[in-house]
Amino acid sequence: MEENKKSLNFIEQMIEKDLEEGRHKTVVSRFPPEPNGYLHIGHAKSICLNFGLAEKYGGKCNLRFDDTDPEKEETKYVESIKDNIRWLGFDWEDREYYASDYFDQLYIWATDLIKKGKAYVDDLPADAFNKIKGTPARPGTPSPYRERSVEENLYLFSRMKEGAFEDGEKVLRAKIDLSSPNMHMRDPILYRIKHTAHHRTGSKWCIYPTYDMAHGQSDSIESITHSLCTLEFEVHRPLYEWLIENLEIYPSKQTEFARLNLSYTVVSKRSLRELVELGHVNGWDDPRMPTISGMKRRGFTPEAVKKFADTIGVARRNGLTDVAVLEHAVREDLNKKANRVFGIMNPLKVIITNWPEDKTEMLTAINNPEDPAAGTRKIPFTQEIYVDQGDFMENPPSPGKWFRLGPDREVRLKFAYIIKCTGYKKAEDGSIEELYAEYDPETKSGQDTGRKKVKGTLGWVSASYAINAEIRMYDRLFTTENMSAIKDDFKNHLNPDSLKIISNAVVEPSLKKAKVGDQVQFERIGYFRVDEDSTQDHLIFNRTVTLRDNRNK
RNA sequence: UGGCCUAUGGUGUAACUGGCAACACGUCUGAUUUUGGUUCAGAAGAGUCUAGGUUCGAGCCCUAGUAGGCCAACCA
Repeated sequence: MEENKKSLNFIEQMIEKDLEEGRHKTVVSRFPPEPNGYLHIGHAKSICLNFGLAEKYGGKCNLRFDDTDPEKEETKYVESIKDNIRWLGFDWEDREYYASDYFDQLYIWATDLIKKGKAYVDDLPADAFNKIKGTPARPGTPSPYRERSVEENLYLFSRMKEGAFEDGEKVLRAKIDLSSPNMHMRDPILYRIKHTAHHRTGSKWCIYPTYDMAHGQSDSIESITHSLCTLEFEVHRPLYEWLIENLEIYPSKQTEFARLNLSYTVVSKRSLRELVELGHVNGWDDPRMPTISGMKRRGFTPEAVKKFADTIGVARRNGLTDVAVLEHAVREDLNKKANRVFGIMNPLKVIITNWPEDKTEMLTAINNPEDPAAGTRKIPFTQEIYVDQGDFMENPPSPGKWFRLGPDREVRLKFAYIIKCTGYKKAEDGSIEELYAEYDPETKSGQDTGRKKVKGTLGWVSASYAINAEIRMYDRLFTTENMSAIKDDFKNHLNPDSLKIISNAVVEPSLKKAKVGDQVQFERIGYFRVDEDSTQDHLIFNRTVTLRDNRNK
């Protein structure tokens, strides 16, 4: 019997091999954000990877803040990062760690390296060292301070810690190899002086470990079995391993994978920050932002994001993922979950001339054809209703290509009756002002005698019961597919139509009780989410994504 | 320029690690449909960057080349 086992990605293959060969009994991974900004879709990929792997193999995934640069890090980011991970549905239980928790240990390890003659205090200013450091093609030359005695190094390093020196006056360097073709092995900095308060340790320290000094050691302290990071850290791996070896500590293993690139999207903290600060978007949680909070507000669901992460997989080659994959993931999820309702973006009044002026009939509407448990609701039908302006054409093409309204054309009003357009009124500017129609009493939804078949079905809203709503139509933020290939300023590629606000839309009365966060499908239009700006008497919907549209041919 | 990494339909990933390339998205057909949605059935589309080599046999191994990515921050 063949079971179609889903194929494994290269990391899963490595893990299963490690497990089989007894190198590890379980998986301990970690998600290590630096609390200096907000999480985005790229982080989501990493979160799903790290937590997902731990889940799959019955292991654990820690949350560890990589907070070794007090100049950039803040507590507010810590909170938002935790919120985002929780929203995605992952739980780090009590394993919330901080690299700064390990500062004491890290300091001891630094002195251990000094004692082994593997680290030294260097007085050379940054630019001076960089000058003698050489280039990838040309070896560097040693700093004049490279051969200081262990005692002197130990003394100087302790003086650094005590605050005897100014920022930048001295650094602690690993003593490795000035001629290595890997620049990270040319006596990399382990500790630097920063008289800056840290968001967690306050003013306890004025020297801080660098990423290289802190990251692998933190992994080791937490007994991380598989330390996953993005490709650009590949060149750090020899240093990662050098430190573990020379410190003789638990050998966590670093494995790199390709970061996410999304079409029509920019995913870098720097660029996203610029968009916010220059006001191109309304904050980090603007629904157009690829930040987790932005996507949440837009209407993406955790399930969709996880499904997305799952489908794109993980590999070691840099590519460009089509946003269509993300959009497909939300549609798939929302199709099952979102109730259908009627909303008219650009209302066009239709007067049903043979319907009594004061009559209201309550009709039954199905909430979600994909989910019978979602039940039904009642919607009022009256003489005057709204359909969308886009659903009428004065001179429509043949009925085979145009299923909607036109002079003498018939359509079904969903859950109601079939109507025939008997006339229309034009405004002076040529626009269509209102439509006149006649309904066929024998075509009531559910009780249709079946003598009539129409191809088109329209959504509608009773004019007397309609609720006004603001609809925010979001579209991609950029017009260029591959934003990582552009050479000019990325802001030149902004999509001027990434947000179109429709302030005079009408929606069906059942939406009166809509709450922030509710997600619906406006039939034939797309999926929408009630925005946090929404109030009791001013409903605001964000368009998450349009419906798939096959009307090309 | 020195080194490291990568190279499979339009896009993202597979190929039990040598046995004539699969899945998803997208595209196109048709059916169903009281959403031009969903669902269903089907199609087109790569011979695996190039050139050698090893082998009975290579997308998987070797060599060279080409292309792309990464590295010369007291950022992570």
